Amino acid sequence: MQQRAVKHSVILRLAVPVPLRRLFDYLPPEGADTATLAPGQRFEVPFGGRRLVAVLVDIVSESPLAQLKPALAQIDREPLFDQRSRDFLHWAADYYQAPVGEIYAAALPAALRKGKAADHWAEQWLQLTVEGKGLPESALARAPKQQVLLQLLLRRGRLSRTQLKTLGHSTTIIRALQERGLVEWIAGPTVPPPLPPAEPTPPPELNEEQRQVLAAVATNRFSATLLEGTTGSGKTEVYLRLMERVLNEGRQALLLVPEIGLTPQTLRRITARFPDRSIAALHSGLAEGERAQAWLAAAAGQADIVIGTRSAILTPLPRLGAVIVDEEHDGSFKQQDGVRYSARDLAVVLGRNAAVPVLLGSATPSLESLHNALTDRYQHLRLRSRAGNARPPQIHVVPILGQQLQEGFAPQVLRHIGETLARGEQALVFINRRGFAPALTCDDCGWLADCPHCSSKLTMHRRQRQLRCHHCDYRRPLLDSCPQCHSRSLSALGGGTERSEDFLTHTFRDFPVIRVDRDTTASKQALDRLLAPARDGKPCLLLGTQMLAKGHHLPRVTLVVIQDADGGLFSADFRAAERTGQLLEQVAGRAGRGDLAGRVLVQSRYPEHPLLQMLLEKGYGAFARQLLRDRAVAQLPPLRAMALVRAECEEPRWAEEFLQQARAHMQALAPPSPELQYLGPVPALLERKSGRFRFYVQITAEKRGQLQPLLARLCQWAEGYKNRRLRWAVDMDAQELS
DNA sequence: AGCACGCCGACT
DNA sequence: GTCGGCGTGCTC
Repeated sequence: MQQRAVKHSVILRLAVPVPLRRLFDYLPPEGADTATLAPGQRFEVPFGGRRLVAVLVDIVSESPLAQLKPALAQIDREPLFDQRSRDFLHWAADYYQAPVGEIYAAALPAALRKGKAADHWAEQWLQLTVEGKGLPESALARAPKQQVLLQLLLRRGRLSRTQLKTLGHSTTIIRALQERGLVEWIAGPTVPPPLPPAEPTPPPELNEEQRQVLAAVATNRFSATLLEGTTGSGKTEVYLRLMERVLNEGRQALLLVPEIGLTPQTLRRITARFPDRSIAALHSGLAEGERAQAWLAAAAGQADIVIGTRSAILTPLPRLGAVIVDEEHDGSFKQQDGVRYSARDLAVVLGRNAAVPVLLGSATPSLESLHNALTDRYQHLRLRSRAGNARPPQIHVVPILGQQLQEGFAPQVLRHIGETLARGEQALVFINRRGFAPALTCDDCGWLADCPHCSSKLTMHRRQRQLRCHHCDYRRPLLDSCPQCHSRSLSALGGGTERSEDFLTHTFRDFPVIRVDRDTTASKQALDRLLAPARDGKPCLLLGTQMLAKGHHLPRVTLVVIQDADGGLFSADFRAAERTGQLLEQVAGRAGRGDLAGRVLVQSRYPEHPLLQMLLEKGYGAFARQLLRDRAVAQLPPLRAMALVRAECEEPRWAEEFLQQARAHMQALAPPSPELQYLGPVPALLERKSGRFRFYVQITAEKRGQLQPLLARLCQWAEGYKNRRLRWAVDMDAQELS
């Protein structure tokens, strides 16, 4: 069909949230004042029979289309995304082969994505005038109510109208202070209400290593730094000092944390350190409105500190001064569906664009970051000494092959737990499997309970009397007889946290057993509450999954037991060993953080396995370097760039056929060579999930620049692919082969 | 993705 | 007679 380009004075080029890799042109809304138009504003647009919220990307005067529809409404007066943020998001869309509209949608909090007005959250703030700030806390002794408010403002900086209302300060009192010229109202987006009041904490003394690290990170230019610091070596203090410097320069600090890392404890520590700064926390636990408030405060440059999980990297930060990624190796920084970006990798890109330092911290760096550090792309700094008198824990392997185990525990391990508790200390047992048992079988006919939608076994949850699939939402009541042969003799195979909890509670009946996993810990607050007795220092036995591995300061834990270290040693996923090593090291780091010596017992069927030996004897650093050598030999990331083209479908042949064609298509553009290699289609590690069969083609390249044009062409082709029941996706720098 | 439009089977 | 199944075309 022939189309003539049309000329208009003003055409809006918009990023519409649809999975199409192009922009859409519209005329300005009826009666709009074109002088107020600016990229970064949201518009409501008619789009194929529905109304969508799109972001203005460009204003042009010509469109390739003959007929344009006018947008329905301009939502924002002021742009939500500044130029740098837009450039960054477009770069990300390009790199991850994602539709621009979907990147903008991922960057926006739900309320704004749906088109809610931004000024909906504008709020009035009460703050002290210069004169007010000069008063001592003892001033206004004759007006006690005014004095209380004055003291509060002296301590907290400013308070919103909502906060003042909650705290019960009447408008009369406020007006009285206002008439004295001590306080004033300012307008601004709302920062979430403060956490339970925190006592300001004075910064601790830095040690020599910490000083060196801080001296090596300049705040006036881009640098990427891997900060490798063992548990308890004071990484957080380095983060806080870097943030302090940035704040003193009048800029914003962005701190990215793993999904389960944003605990009230973490937030409290930061508010206690910066009591007069506005802090915006962005995480999934917030209500829609709260999240929009925090986001707007960040995007307007009003929040000084922004702490968030993965998606916080997409938030515009007009005064950005530094990006810190804590636990940079954590898998939750990579989005696993939709736009499959890595917040850690994007942090480095953002830092470069904004000319600010990026600090990646971990006790167990990812091989990606370690490789960048070893090849001088990143600065490599270390913190070796543990704070205080704490000494590194002693690690022992307990061979369990041929041992008489009790519910998965070797007798000597149980003895050690008993002795630890008897001494009045705490023990931590790590089991990387939740539920009662990972499988249920019939003793007579061998039937196994498996998921009707996935290629996996159902996990038995005895407390809830349920069988559950851990890959989809399938649940069914627990059976008491075999559906195949009706035998009543069913056995739970293997063990998870629930089973161990029963056993350990029974065995150590004089001590509390605290189980921490997704089933006992519905919220972050619940976790905090659950761990409260442990923080009190009373002898107890902690038991749980990886939720226990991260960040909680538990100084009375002197014994850590890792029930099964073998999981990742023989996996088909080439990253499994890396993840196991990180997990073991993190868990082991829980032992002996106070002045008590720690001991770690690692149960294994293969105590001689070279990787396990390397990890336990030489530590994570040597282990990771060995893995890097293995990856070089196997031509795998991070020594090569890798992308997956994924496809899933209820009909497995269709997914395979799509991928075969995809591979042929790419090979026609760029034939296989030592620089560019293809593999597949192969089934994903979890071949069927939620009723769909999953396959992928893997492409590895010597340089990532070789992948980009190839994948761009592939997406063009795939967008025209006719099979509607098939889902496909490009996963650049894929982290999971599952 | 999601919503129209279109063409074939069992229901008030 | 129509309500509704899902194949396919398109979205400025």
